[in-house]
Amino acid sequence: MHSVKDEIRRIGLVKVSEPRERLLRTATRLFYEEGINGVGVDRVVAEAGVTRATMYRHFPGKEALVVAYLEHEDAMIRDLFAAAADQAATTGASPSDLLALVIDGVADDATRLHTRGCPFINASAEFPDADGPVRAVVRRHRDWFRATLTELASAADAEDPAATAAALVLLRDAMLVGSYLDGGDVAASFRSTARRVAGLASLT
Amino acid sequence: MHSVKDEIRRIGLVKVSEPRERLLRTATRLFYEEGINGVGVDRVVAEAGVTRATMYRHFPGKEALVVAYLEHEDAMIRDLFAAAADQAATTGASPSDLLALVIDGVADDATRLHTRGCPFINASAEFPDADGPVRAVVRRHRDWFRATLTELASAADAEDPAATAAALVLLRDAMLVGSYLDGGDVAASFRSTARRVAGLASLT
DNA sequence: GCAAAGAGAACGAACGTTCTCTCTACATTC
DNA sequence: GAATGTAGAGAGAACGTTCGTTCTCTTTGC
Repeated sequence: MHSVKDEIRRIGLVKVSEPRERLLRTATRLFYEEGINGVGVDRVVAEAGVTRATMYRHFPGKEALVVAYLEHEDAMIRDLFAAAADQAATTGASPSDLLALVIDGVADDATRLHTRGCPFINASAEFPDADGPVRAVVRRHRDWFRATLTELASAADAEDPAATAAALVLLRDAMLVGSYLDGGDVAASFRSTARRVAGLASLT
Repeated sequence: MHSVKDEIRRIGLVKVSEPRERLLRTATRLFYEEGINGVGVDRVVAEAGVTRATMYRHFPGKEALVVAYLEHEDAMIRDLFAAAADQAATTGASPSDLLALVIDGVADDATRLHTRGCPFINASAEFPDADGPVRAVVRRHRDWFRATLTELASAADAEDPAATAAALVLLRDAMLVGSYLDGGDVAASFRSTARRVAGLASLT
């Protein structure tokens, strides 16, 4: 006998989301848009269409859900970098072109997806314990981000790869914060400034 | 008959703080260091040595206390600017010198007092309602900050005062975030970069 | 048959807020 | 100068709500 889910799957309309998926997606949306401490577990499970028991079956507690949320954000940015690298590889782009691609991707991400600041900066405002698991994810993310940019800058023959990466991290932080609190098209000035500090042609 | 407070006052050891003062000072410390939503009213009144009733006599509610906290932060930065202006006036410093003084003051403030990020950025992470009173304070502060820097840059004969001010705001945001999350001496690079974008001599 | 999910009650704790009661400080009045 | 009135602060109980978490029970899917 076929279930409703089977039927949906068979028709191929939509893939039925597993509870964990829905939980993570809902938590990502709510935590980012309304702050972590401002959103209770009840809200998350209700909007995810899941019961509390199911949530605690997948996550030991709320903090684990927060960590999963941040790791999901981290994975998305890594995907962005990977996509840029793929595109550069297939089109035979130079390391400088790849750096430009990454800069464009980051700017695009900020204007389309992350209009309420940086998830990691925001989470750090709510989690003062520097030794806690949440801040550990933030640290890992930022370390990876900086290290990756250093590699890219190095491959693109930047004069001082570490300094270039530091400047790009700085610019991205400021762009995310600025576009959230001040509005306006900060992404455009980010792109031009980032290209300049990266030693790229500032055409566009 | 003399009370304990009278005695303390008479001896002149310490000036007894008014409850409102203690509340605001305690709230400022706790909200900044542990996040706003993470600190309950009980914590604030307990550490301020004040009863709940007294708090609600001075503030309509917690949100009013948050607003007062941010306005206090705002006032401190304005004082910093005023002090720099006074110093410049008494020493007959040029507008460029004043701009340099302000940059130094901001850098010094970030290294000594604000090592846990920007109070306004952090508060905005916890208060998603852009139309609420908290975000209104943030907006006022940032508008004033930008406008004042524009004036200073204009007086210092910067090429593009508005762009210079925007760059300085950006740099300050990034310094505060960076020193909190990444550690290290971000203030030094802030000073040199800020002086450069402000068109000042970059000799330390 | 068994693991996973739904449904919902229940827990103690903490939240923001309001209340009553007492005491002290200080200005007004006799 | 002593008595009195009043506003402000201390002490603490209590409100209803929400928090994060755990529980039992039933239903579903493979």
